Amino acid sequence: MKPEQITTNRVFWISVVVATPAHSGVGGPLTYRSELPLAPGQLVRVPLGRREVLGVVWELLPDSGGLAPAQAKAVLGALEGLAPLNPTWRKLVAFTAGYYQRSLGEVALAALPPQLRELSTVQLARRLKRPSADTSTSTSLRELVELSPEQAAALSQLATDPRPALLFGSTGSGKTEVYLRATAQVLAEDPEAQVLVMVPEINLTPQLQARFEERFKHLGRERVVALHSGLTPAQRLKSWLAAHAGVARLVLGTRMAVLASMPNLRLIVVDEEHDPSYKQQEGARYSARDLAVYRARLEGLATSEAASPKSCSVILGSATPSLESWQATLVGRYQRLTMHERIGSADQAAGSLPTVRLVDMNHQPKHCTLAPPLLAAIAQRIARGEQSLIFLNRRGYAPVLACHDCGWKSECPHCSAYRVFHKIDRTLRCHHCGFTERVPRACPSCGNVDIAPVGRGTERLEEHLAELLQGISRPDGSPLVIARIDADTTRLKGALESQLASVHAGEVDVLVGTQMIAKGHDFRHITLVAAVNPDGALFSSDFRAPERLFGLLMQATGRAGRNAEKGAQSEMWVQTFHPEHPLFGALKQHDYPAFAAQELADRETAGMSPFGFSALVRAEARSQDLAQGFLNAAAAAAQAQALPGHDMVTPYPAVPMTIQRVANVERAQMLVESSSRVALQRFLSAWQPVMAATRQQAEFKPLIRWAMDVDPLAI
DNA sequence: AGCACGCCGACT
DNA sequence: GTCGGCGTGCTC
Repeated sequence: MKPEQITTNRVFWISVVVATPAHSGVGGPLTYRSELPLAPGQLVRVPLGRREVLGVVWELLPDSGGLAPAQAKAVLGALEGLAPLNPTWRKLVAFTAGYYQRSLGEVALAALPPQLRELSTVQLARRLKRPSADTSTSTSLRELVELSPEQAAALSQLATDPRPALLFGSTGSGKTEVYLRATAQVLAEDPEAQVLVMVPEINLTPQLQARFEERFKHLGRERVVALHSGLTPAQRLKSWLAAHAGVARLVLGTRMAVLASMPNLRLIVVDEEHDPSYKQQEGARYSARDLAVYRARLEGLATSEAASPKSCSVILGSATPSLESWQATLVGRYQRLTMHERIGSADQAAGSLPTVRLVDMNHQPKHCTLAPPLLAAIAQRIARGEQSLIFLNRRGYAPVLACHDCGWKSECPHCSAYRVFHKIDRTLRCHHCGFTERVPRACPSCGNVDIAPVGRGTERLEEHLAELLQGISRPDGSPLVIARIDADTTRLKGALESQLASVHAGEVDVLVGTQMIAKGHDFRHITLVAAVNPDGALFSSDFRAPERLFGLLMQATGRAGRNAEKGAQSEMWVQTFHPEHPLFGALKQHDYPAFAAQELADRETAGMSPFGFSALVRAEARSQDLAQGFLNAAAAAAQAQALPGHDMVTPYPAVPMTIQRVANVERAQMLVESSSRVALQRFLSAWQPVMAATRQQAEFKPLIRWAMDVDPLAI
């Protein structure tokens, strides 16, 4: 019997969200017809143009709305066996789409595992049927280490104060143990409860996952899942399904996990909450940290109507919090839980932080990369059999290759940027569009064979160090080993792990690298950390650069001397032309609050976050004039129409982006500021259709795309 | 975003 | 003569 023979004539109207971007003209939900009653939150396959796509049922409609009934197409089918996404999830998606100015469908579909889009109903049914959760509960709870007084205090505070918590504690102060205990508490109280733990980088998930798995293995292996972009599509689907079904009690993930479906979410932990990678940098540019705070509130509200009211807590952890979170604790919006101590050793020396040494580069030989005193200190460590770690935030050999005769420079033909000289494979690589060429033998412009690298990247620093340290040997007389870790040496899967392992094993004396080695890795034998050239961040146009530098340097000091006996002699060296800068003063004292106070005062004067709010509108076109012209025209239209909130919002003229051209596309941006988050929000929402209308004007037809970035990381 | 339609340059 | 470049328009 064919399905249509058993269906009634009854027709249901529903709105469905599909993955169409906000700038496409069909940003909102689309109206479909269904023969079967469907529930909001259900996943459905629907026809869209000539394609068949996955959508989420958003609302049940009384009729076809404004749409002529004949224009509505019929839903092709629902993904059976999958519980509808709950109202809280849908509210979270709606908020995210509204706040970050994207379409509902873009946010909703991006939050689902990609494989769900390809799976047929039959395949899905098979996945769902698969035997889940070995419920083997090994009851052997391991003896737990005793908590420090600060940890105990933090936990009891967490249990009583419902506000979002900022767990402020340096590397080694035992934040992770607090996360673990808080998680255990929540899971023990409610047999259904789920916990979400987020970390900034995929690199950091395996370590944390191991620790959480070990602690919660009594729940059964399937109860702890990971959710990040490093998983295979099948693993990601599996984890997502486990979270959605409530089988997974603990989800560990990167920023994408904040939008995972977790019907019984009771605690969210955001580790290293200041980390910029919580801000998504393409598609819907949301801040996973901010959404975590919002989601926790939403989860609490959603269940307060239920018989037994439940709440969801949120813990943000950092040694150098974002100024936004810090300010929130100052005004009492968040509670602050402080942990000063370095734990893990009874030894007094272990508690002391490394000495910070500033090298005034004004008093060093001209153009030297490494100041002689620093070099001597490194040599001394090698002789003592200790390790050193040298930071330089620039990979490659030299940032630019130049001809001294005619002034030719290694510009990228497709971007307004220089291509970086990579000596190892003798290539010029554009770090923006990836365009790569062999290094020319002679200057392509004048034929001069004398073309030379200018400036220094990690690759060249490594080479330079090898020359400078020639003749220095280890205590046992064996030759020293210099290693480098950056995006180029860790491209292969597993490369980072094996390189880190050799550092841990003591095979390496000097480690050169970019900031990727500052994060999360605990190097016990390193007693010297040096930042070679951090000055760029002091006077950057990027207003968050000082904050990031301070965080990076603090984190780096945390790398040094976690070994008990060496702690007292550990040193952090900073080479700078501005040793009097207050940032370094605070760093010397390891005093984040002092740094924050001074930085917040600056921000307040300038009306910047967290005292003011901003958004960037970006446009891309074949010509810079067109991109800027579009933005300026759209701003003029907004002003002319007196959009809601316009009187409290300041749009600035469009300017080229810092990297003006990437892969032959010209990019422009416009800054929009307001002292009121609400006014900015209302203005942007109203502006969206005005932008779409501006785009329809004949002169702006060739525009490629435009998009908004709310609460941008950098301007 | 996809995807198709449509109109102009160098190739089997 | 076609293959294919991407400009333009549409998706309930």
